[in-house]
Amino acid sequence: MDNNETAKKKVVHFIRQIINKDIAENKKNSQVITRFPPEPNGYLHIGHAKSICLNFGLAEEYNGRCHLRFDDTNPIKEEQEYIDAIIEDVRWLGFDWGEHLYFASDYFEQMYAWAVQLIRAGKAYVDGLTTEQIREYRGTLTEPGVNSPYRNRSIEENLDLFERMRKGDYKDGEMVLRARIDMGHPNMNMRDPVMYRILHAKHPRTGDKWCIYPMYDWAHGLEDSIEGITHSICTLEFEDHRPLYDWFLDQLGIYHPQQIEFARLNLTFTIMSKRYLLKLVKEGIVSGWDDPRMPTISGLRRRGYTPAALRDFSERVGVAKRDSIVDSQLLEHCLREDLNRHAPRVMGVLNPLKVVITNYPEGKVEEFEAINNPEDEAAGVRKVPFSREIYIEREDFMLNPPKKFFRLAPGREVRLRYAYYITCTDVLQDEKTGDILELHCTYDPESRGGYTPDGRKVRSTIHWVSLEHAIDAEVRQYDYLLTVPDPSAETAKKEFMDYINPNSLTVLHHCKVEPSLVRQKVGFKCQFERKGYFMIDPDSKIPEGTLVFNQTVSLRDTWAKIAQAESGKH
RNA sequence: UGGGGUGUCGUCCAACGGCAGGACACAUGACUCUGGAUCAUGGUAUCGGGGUUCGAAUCCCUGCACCCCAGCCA
Repeated sequence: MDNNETAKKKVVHFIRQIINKDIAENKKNSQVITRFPPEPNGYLHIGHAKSICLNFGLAEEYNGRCHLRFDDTNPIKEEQEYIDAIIEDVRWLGFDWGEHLYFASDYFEQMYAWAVQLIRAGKAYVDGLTTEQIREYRGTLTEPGVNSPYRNRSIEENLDLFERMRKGDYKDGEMVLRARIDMGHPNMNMRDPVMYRILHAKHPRTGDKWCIYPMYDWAHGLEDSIEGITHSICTLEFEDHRPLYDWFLDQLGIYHPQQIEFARLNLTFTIMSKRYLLKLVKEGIVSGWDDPRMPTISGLRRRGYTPAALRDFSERVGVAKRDSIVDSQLLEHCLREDLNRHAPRVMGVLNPLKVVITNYPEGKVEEFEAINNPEDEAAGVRKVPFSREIYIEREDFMLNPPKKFFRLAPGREVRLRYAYYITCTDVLQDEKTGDILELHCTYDPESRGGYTPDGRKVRSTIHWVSLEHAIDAEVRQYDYLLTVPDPSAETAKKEFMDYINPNSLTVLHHCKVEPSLVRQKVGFKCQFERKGYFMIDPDSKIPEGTLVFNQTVSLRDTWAKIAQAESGKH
């Protein structure tokens, strides 16, 4: 963490308040031990990043520790690929769990013993009802449930049945172990919840050792207890599971961590549900979990996001209990702030328009010194070659410029960044279409380096790349995944798939970038001056093939706003 | 019409009986060899109705709205 980040005032949100109070009262040994407990059934997204930053951040802040624990209790959905990806993502975000890497599956034996303890205490029983029957017996939100006919089996019978469940005497779904609580409880979770189900499935870590697997409600508190977690932070939907979390721990009489719930992160113009993200991947709407449009950590990483930006964002969105949807522009702001300080500047032309500087000597090449990062003097300078033919951005020229357009136009003079002033003298157009093919300009030799002796001003400075020195590149530009900020707020009864933005990806070929970029590797982040921040994508074929850039985020564009406002007027 | 939660600028988060504040967004201006960055300025909010109090976003009563829960998912 750099100084800038730690210097920011941190809000004492309700979880910090709980911790402060605990410490003041010397509860929990005044310790802070948290955990991030992902289920390895998919890739992590930015919502998880918030949780990671919260849990690891709190531990860091209070000189405690945070465990990375895989909640691998459902072998049907979980895979080693996900375990590996999650480890990579958490590490990339900049967190370290030391030796505290755990797996729920490592506790299966202990959990089994505790289940036996509950059976012995008459607090759990083996039920032979079918899934459908269990659902029917559970009652509804407004009606109490009905006791299972198997609820009053003897302890001995339950012990025997449970052991046989483990041994594999039954098929999937034939038996379950249930807690014996209260079928009439107003909280559905307390109506004799299932503790173990039979799953003859190969587990990524335990293989075929087990055929019974613990349910979340049974397992999670035990995992927390075993690890001595002090503050078990989870999302709001687990709020009404807390009585059950507490019940199991109390019945067992073991160490009792405190579960605390906060609101999950939502972002405008995107989706956070693992189910939907999986759908996008499966249906090929995106190229994979790490598609730069995805809100997954791997997607953001490939897009060019930095861990520092994500950590800053996580702090800034705050921690509270009310449902909310954070403006994606806050995320972008955090990103730009970080990249502005750290990304070296280069010149790259996305939509090239050829310019011939008619009074510049043919064959002559000059090199101009360019500043690598005006925000960071230590970044130094580099040389950029200049010659008679260059490319400029098509957008930087208009045949009939509106009032507030300051860039190049017929007869108008602008500055070429770090080079010369040029004036447009001729426009070559396609006779049929009117398309602008090429510009002829003259330069003022007196303006070398970007200033003139007479001190005259130009309204605009534009970027450029020397034609003969330019490197060809592909640029991928991204837009939001969705066409609406919040699908759940839409009144039309549509599916989220109806709000998928068909234009979320634009691929630009034959972009022209300055030659210094040829030395860079995959993952290199830079700013194309006046355009935005870009990162070299792994799809690049370096050094011999195509260089592929992802547009991480555009620069703030005042002109675009003006132009939009103007066009809106007419 | 059971249970659990939540209502503060457009958005997110503060204020914990004492001047409703910050960030993002938006708008205007200054500056600028990036229409970037930076700086300055501005507008906009306590779900409704009662009550307690010198004083209420905060406490009480009442109503309303929204979210979550009926997986052998987590």
